[in-house]
Amino acid sequence: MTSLSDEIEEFIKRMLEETSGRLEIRRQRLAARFSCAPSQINYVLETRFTTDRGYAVESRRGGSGFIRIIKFSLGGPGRALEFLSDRIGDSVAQREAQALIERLAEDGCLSPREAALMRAAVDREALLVDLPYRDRIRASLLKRMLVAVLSCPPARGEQE
Amino acid sequence: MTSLSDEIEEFIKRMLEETSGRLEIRRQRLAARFSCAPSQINYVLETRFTTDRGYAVESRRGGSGFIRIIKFSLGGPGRALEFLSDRIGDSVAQREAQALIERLAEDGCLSPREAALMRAAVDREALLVDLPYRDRIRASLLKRMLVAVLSCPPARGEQE
DNA sequence: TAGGTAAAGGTCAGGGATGGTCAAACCATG
DNA sequence: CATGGTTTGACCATCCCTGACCTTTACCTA
Repeated sequence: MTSLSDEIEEFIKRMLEETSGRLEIRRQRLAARFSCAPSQINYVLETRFTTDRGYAVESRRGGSGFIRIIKFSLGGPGRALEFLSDRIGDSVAQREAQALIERLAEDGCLSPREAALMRAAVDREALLVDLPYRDRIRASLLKRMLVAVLSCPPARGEQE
Repeated sequence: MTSLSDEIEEFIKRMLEETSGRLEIRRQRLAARFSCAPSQINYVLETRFTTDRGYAVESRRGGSGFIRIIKFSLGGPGRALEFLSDRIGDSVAQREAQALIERLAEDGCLSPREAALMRAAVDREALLVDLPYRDRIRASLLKRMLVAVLSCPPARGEQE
């Protein structure tokens, strides 16, 4: 069930944790380690280490080239709210919504239960209506839920 | 008479018991095992593994795709969930929803943040559509959020 | 300094492998 | 024989992975 891309993603994330969010790799070396085409690495980076998910990827070609991966933190609930309200427009696809929720959870702005709750709410099955209205309702819900939860003090012993 | 769908249902449920409520399958493999069309599997999932019955189904397409089936324990805090999913019909007014959330919060089944989150979600302003659809969406949201949150273990130092 | 070369990484289209959807056919039951 | 749950097949959407070809950079050599 777990694809090569998933494995590479996990590998990179583990490395990132050990290096406190900043990492430089050689594309070819990594590809060799997983016995795959070098472009596979790009695929993984493009699909899993996107800006939405809080990563920045830079690179340099040529001799002594590299790929640098940086994980950004949202910097606490206050900033998160500010950041997110800019990003969410009048319409949001399920994928985007889930990426945002995932990121907030990883950053400790949401408890696992809060994240589960929000994931359930933005699921297309829950919204019952067709596009394009569904995406509008999702955007509305997401914004309101975020404001509600992020401006409410976390329970003791939770997020920080 | 037991239909093929019934057999597949039984099979999946047995598997779920052996794997403590979480299971990943290949649609094609399962279809092959029962010598039926792959879409038969979807039919079984749609008709028998619904949210109302306490199941969640996720999936991924493409290479190394899968279908994941999760069984929620309906015997959460005070067996509230079992009671509630019966009690919430296809349509719920904002007033009822809020009363329900309030009640759960007072009973300690929901943290203040979780309650705030849910209140925001069932607010008529958030749902954007007119009656009677609004009340339907609210019912759907409410049930799904409750299943999600109540079958997720509470954080330490929270609810009890 | 100019030019060449080797050594990175980037792009993109395409093929294969899954699962999803939907309408029509099928069939058991009252 | 009407109804509603089953079952199927045709067609669609998504995801993974690769290989051929392109661009950029460092460094060496004349």
